[in-house]
Amino acid sequence: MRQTADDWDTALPTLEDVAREAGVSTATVSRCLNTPERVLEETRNRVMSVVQELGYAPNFGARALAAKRTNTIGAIIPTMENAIFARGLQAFQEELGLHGLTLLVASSSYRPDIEEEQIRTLIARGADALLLIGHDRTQGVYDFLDRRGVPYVVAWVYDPAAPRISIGFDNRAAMKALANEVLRNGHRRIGVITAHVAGNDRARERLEGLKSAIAEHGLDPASLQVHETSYSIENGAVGFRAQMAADPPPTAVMCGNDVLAIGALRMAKDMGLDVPAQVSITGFDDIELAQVASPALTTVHVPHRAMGRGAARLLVEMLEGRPPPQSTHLEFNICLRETLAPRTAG
Amino acid sequence: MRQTADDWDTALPTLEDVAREAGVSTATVSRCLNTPERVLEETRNRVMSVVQELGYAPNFGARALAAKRTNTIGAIIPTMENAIFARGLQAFQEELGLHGLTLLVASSSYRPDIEEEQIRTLIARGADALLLIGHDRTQGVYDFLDRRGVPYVVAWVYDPAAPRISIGFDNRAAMKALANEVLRNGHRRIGVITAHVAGNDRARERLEGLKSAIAEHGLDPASLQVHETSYSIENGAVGFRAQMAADPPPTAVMCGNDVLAIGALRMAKDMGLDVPAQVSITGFDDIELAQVASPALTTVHVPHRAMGRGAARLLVEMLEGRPPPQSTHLEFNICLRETLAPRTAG
DNA sequence: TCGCGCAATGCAAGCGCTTACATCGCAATT
DNA sequence: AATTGCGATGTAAGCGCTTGCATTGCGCGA
Repeated sequence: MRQTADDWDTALPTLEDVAREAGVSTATVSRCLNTPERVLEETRNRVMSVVQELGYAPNFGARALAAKRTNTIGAIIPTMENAIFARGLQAFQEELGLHGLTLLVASSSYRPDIEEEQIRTLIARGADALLLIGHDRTQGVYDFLDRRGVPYVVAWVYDPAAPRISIGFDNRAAMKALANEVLRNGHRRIGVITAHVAGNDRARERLEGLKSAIAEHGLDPASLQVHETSYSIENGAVGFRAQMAADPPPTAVMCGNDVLAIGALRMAKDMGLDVPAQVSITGFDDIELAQVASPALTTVHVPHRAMGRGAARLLVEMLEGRPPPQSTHLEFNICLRETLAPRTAG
Repeated sequence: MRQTADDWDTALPTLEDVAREAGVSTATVSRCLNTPERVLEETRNRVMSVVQELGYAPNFGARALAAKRTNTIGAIIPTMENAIFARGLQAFQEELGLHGLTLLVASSSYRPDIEEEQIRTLIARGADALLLIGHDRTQGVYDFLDRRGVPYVVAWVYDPAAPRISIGFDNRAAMKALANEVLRNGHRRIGVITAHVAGNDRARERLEGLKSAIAEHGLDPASLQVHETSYSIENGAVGFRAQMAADPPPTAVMCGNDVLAIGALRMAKDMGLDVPAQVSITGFDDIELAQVASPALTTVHVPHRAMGRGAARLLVEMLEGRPPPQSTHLEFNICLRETLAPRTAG
């Protein structure tokens, strides 16, 4: 039995060991650790020094079981490889850290089935709350979360009509604003390279915004050449080539994000096309690549860090049991750089 | 009392609820979930259908407490914002997922004190094992980990002499190889922009490799202009300007990573300097930016994904209690692109 | 036919902590 | 001086699950 052991015993010290050594009850030790202000300073000092001496650290499982919380927050993002999510996640984690919370991460590769599985996994791993990207998912997932009373916020989108707390910007308005710039530059044949819109409301909203801008300029949205693919530089390049194969080719190609746009840019260069003199290209997100690319990419700047930080704050509020916070609306920003120019001949 | 409840009761179902409903003991339900092959198929089917029906999901804390493991792996990386770590982490997480493990993440912002705190935090959050970047940390940290019997692997470095299991490449040899290319191009006045080397063995090794190449070419390593800063595009730009302010200025500037190099490249452009005609620039890592930059960056390619995946595999082996695996050595690759050219006048 | 071994299942003891409630002692109040 | 109130601390009941060991029942060999 452990009780008889002298310091020989290799097992990790428990609360009880500390209590015995300090001559107090386990309750007092627990209080020293969790609500120090409720313990006499003298007692606390004695206990803490024993904690030090023994190298005691609380057992996670036991704590989670007894306290019914893990102080762990889950996040399911499409991928960490896109700088926008990495950056948002970094800010999210930093803010969580400020509140004593730790981040549990999973990525879905933009696949709804994997995402659902990951959501269940993170909950099974004890996440107290969740960060989700976008609204698109089955009702079953939301029911599951609600049933279990798990708080969550939806980020990267803002839709006041949605019955969920969210933080983000208006993807539709952003793309519409960018499209208006393109149209103002005289472009009428516009190609689009977008992510698959199924299960991706951000992509869908952007496309909608584009169509609506076009419609308002008296053009037929159906005339839009839409190339649907998945996010990668390579796919951006392939998509661009496909777009330019049309006859006549578009005079501007708008991409669903910067990664695709960078691929398009590279392909344009490979094809010997002058950007923006012969063809304009736009992106979305404003990742570092966008500024560094040459010519620098015209795109829309999205407040990734602010979204991550804000999402963390919302979650913290919800966990503290305060009245449910409001969804937060953030601003985007059109970045006119060098890849958009007035239509010339074509 | 829960017992009397009909489905009205809002509390989550427990193992006991399932057991009662299925007419078996809790032990059997537990076995159905954890070691299904030890339960008669008929029984198992009955139990599983009750599990479905009730929407039962095991309580994480209880499970962790009883089983003494959480199936959660912690990773502490300098930052998620650098694509190299994001990519490695993504691969790491994917591989973990294959083995039913979940990822717990923290970032240290390259600060040893924060890193140590994060290590303790992740352990307190129940991480079964840890992924660490680089060897540099206090003995106290390693003692702590060993005391608690937590397996860990050190990644991003490979040093067969180190008394720890690691997976990575030889930073020193890589930088040395790149420096040899620079020297072969006739450069003799070389500037260096590096990350702070304190607490960062990767940076230190790279610098050492560079010095050793220089020494082998009969030059004095002390003559090297070293600019130490922290990783960011902006700092790369500032560092480059500082380097070029020397009289005479270097004919080649070697950067500790691609992020710094991109900054240097931008500054060169701003200063009206032609790269590589007037000054050569090199990076390290081979992130996407490197290929997309213009001119494309000469750098060394590091197998980030392979490191992440490999690290996960090592950890899995260790967790399964097999004999401690060997450290793994991966290859780097010099990528000669467009920013390195023979020294001209200067 | 009887006993044995083994597979399937049940029993129940924790795992280490938190926390509601009980207890104690002391200072302030009457 | 007796009573009350309150802050500090102790007592002990779980939290929901895993798992070593006990029990049961069945097929098989002798």
